[in-house]
Amino acid sequence: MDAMSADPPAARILAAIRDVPRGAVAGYGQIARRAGLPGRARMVARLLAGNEDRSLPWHRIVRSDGRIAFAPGSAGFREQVRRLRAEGVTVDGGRVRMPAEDAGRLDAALWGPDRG
DNA sequence: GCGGTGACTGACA
DNA sequence: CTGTCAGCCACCG
Repeated sequence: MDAMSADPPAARILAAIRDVPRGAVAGYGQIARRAGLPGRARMVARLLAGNEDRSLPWHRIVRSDGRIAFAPGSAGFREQVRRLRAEGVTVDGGRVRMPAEDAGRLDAALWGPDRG
């Protein structure tokens, strides 16, 4: 067995996460779907939980409703909010504030106007 | 095989 | 708006 090759699913998920541009955010399910793994949102979460890659923009991944996945007040929570704000993302009440127009436009700009 | 747990999601009250 | 519930997938003891 080769030790230099990673699991295709995980690799696709990580790739999808890296594709999220600075100043933007994406949902767990959105990333999973983009990786060709619909319904695997929890798998994305598990990957991020065990991730050690510093270059990975993990802070750009939020829940489907725009809320931070970490518990409010926790270290991870504060860190994520800090990083997002540093990229110009508006975070209010532990939730990412984003105009619906930009949200839809962003999704289309990144991965195509399909889906609806 | 089984029940519990988690950086989840959608539907419903 | 909030809270509850069922469904979901991957991992662990």
